[in-house]
Amino acid sequence: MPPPIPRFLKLALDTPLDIEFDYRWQPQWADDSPPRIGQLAQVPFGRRQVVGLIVAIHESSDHAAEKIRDITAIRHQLPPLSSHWMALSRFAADYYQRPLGEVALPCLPKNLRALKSTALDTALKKTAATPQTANSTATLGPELNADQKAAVDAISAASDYSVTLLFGVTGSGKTEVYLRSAEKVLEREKQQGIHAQVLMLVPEINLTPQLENSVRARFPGMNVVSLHSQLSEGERTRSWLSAHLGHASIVLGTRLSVLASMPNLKLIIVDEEHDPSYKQQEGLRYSARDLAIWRARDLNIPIVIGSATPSMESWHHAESGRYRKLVLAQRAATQAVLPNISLIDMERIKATEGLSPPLVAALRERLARGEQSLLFLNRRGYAPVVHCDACGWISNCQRCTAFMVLHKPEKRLRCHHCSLELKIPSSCPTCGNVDLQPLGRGTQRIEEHLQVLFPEARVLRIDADSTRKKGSAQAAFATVHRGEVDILLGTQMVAKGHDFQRLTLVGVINPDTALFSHDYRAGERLFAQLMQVAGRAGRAARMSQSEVMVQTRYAQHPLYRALLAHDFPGFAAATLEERRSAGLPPFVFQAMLRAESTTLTKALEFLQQARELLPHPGIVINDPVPVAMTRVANVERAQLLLESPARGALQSFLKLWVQELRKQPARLRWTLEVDPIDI
DNA sequence: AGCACGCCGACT
DNA sequence: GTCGGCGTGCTC
Repeated sequence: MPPPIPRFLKLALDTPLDIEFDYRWQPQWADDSPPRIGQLAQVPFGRRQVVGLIVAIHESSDHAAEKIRDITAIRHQLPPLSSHWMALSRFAADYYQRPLGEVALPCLPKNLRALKSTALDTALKKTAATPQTANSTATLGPELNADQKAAVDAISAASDYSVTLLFGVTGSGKTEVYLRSAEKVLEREKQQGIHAQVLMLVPEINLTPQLENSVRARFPGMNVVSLHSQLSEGERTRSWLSAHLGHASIVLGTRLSVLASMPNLKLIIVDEEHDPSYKQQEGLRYSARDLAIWRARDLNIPIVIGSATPSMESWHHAESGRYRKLVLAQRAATQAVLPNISLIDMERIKATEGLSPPLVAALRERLARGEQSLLFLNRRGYAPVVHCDACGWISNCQRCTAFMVLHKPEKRLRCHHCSLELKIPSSCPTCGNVDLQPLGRGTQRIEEHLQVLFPEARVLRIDADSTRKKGSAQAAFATVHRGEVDILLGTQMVAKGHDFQRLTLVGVINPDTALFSHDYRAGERLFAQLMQVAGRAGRAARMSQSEVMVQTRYAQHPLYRALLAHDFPGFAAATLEERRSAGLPPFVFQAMLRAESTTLTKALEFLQQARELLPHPGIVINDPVPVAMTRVANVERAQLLLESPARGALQSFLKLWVQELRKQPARLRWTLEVDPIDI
């Protein structure tokens, strides 16, 4: 008998080191199964044991033999991750300039990475006990209109790669197109004897249970699982395994589910593709939409991205023919019509406590008719600043470049950027003046005024403050749905997802600040938000014509003109033209290096040195600048913007640059973001 | 990132 | 005399 040949395995481990580690494997017994790429293995690492991912298997190693340690165990009970999944995590790691191990391992449920595999084994047993359901047909959904039918046919016609941008106003029945397309694809694959899988991404956690229920109702008996950050570890493990083992037919989830392992994935759907929550804003700063498109291309399967207000990137690709654009022009409920949008010119009309007479009159009409109204103000608290008229003192946060916000019911000043909280001072801290003034208006102040204006009305405020307790947001929305609320008032929390059947008036209180933001995407976001909140009105067929009233001092602004006409294409064309002439995305590619330090000087100096580290032909590296909100929780922040017309050139430079930056002594915290969305 | 080792101040 | 501060250094 020849001695057994030891094998050398390369493992990706969850460390910030951009290295793959070599380990030795030899069978202990003759019947030991050999390791395979994509399996998880437990290994000694320094003083501890960790679980890593096998990324390569070799007969030899370049590393000194005496330094190489033996594998502790291989998780044979778990089928290996597919080469597609490995390629996906490799791509994400390369593109976003992070080590593979930091991408591939943290996205697996903790139970898979645990040293004890008992939880994994239990979950595997449970998952195996509820396998896929073989033949379940969908229940009949609502009848489709012509646009919807055409969209479903186009999406499900071919099984190879294509990107479809489904452009349809709120209420045009995009969800029904997704469900019908999923059904058709699953059915078609079943004819081939394949138990196919569909991945459906949605932006927000609080929408997932609602959507999950309606999907389950449409596909009874079918294995539908959801994946989002609110799941318990046990639930997450079971859902993930169900997807990984190919049992789940439909995986419904937030951005993190774009990294789910799905061996029989045949269709990807990204709902509200423009939504900023698809962009992870810490750790691996990925765009779930972009990774979803990469995945579809790698698997050669179709992907549908849908929105009433697509991102400029997607719209640009649709206009240039790279993506196919399908339009849903009608609202799905046949009698439901688009709400009538009007502007209230606040330059001419005087408001009392933030509410203009026409808006107040419209509220009064709704109250008289027993219909609901929604007021949208994206500013929580009572007043954003407190001010002393006598000496000019203003409620600055001591730790941030921000004001402390007055929260009247709680009798506190709060900084919305750090955890700092103070009692409301009874007099001015500098001059002793007892008459401190709240400046500006937040939701609490509007709520107070509404109660004075309409003492008989049932007013409900929904914002991050009123829904702090777990489940309270759900409960609040339920009271609205039961018709126990006359006027609903809230921040962006109320703009998404909910169909309020009795709602016929939407009032937008102060949207103008976004028009003058330093962030060039603020206009795009405002348009999307206004369309979304406008879409809350008139969802029900039986109601009268519903109205959206927008209070603005800039009634002639092109953004509002486009909004009045429900003209997203016009808005997008103008925005893209501006972007093109200003040299902004999607016409250039960007990356942002950010530095944090105790002093701004140190952060700026670090960035200046980083800028001069390497030659960078074809790439513009701008001057280091403080970020808009320079100080947060006593940390000073600065940033350095890189731009290039060529994505490939930027990518190659970033790779070398990050390698150099990692070699520098770690004097401060820095992060690199590729395709940043907050400038 | 962990988790060590390694030299200087306040405590049983 | 020890406990413990967080500064550098390593992890196949």
